[in-house]
Amino acid sequence: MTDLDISEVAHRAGVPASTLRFYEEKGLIAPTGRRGLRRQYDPGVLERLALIALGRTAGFSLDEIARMTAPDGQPSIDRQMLTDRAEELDRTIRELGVLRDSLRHAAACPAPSHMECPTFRRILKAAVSGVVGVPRKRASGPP
Amino acid sequence: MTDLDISEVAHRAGVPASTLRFYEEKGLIAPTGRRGLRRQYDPGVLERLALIALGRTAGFSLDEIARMTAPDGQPSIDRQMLTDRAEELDRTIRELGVLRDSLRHAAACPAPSHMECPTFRRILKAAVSGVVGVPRKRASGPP
DNA sequence: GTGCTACTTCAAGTCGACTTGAGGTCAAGA
DNA sequence: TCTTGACCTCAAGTCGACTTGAAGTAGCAC
Repeated sequence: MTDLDISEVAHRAGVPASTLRFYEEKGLIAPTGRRGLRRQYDPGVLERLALIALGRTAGFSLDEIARMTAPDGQPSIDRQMLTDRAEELDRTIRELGVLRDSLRHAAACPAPSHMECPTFRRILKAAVSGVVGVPRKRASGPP
Repeated sequence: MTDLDISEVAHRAGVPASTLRFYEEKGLIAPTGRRGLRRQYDPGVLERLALIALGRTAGFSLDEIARMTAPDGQPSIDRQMLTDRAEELDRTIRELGVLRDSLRHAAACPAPSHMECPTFRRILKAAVSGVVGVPRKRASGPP
């Protein structure tokens, strides 16, 4: 068998082993067995972890991902849900685009205070009447 | 004076009063005074709240926002930080774009299981070797 | 056979951003 | 004047996604 040790999976997937155990508890992944105490995984788990990461990036919760992917591991995703989420993503993307440009402007803006810059205030005005869903960022800095 | 009652601010900004109190505790906003016990706010607080919302959307934490905006309320944002964040946003935007397209594809894909669709697997493969920062979505559905 | 070390379990802790609950106060309307 | 109800404070709770810590165990090198 070409099963992978948990540490191997952790390394390749770029997540700590504790996360794999956590995902297992949540029913998201499962080891094929144990070597002694140690979990062994089918290499396919990497794909599954990628799917989970993808789902998380798309804004799905772990529970949603668990629900979307059948018990046997085949994604049986509700197509309407996907379409809805794509729409949402599209909105988010547009918002973030405006935001990125705003940040760039703010960084380059010569006004002593951003509040005195008409462009910044305009952006703010647009934001005040538009932003509803606020995406969060995962901590990505050093531990 | 044309100061606004906390309920008025909450209503206009679309946030519960508890959030305003919480933001005050964090040093993000401040009432101009009280009418009896009730907080009164300068209308400018709405702009400030918009700035906070904007910052949150951009992925800044409340603490970062508090640090970025001077005690007197003038944003004195570190320009390098802004540029960095704009870069980050740009990456996120591109990722989300791929993701949106993937979701649309998955929704339309005729394959019985997404895992059997070459396109889906290709996307997954791209995701497995690229995704690092995972943006979170604020719960936006019904309570 | 003996260590070392990386794994194991399980409970509890953390983090950010709020929300909720209990008990209190006060401005305004009947 | 009295009631009402929206505000007040402060502590504690919640939620999602993990992480951490203590105590135990087994595969591998020697």
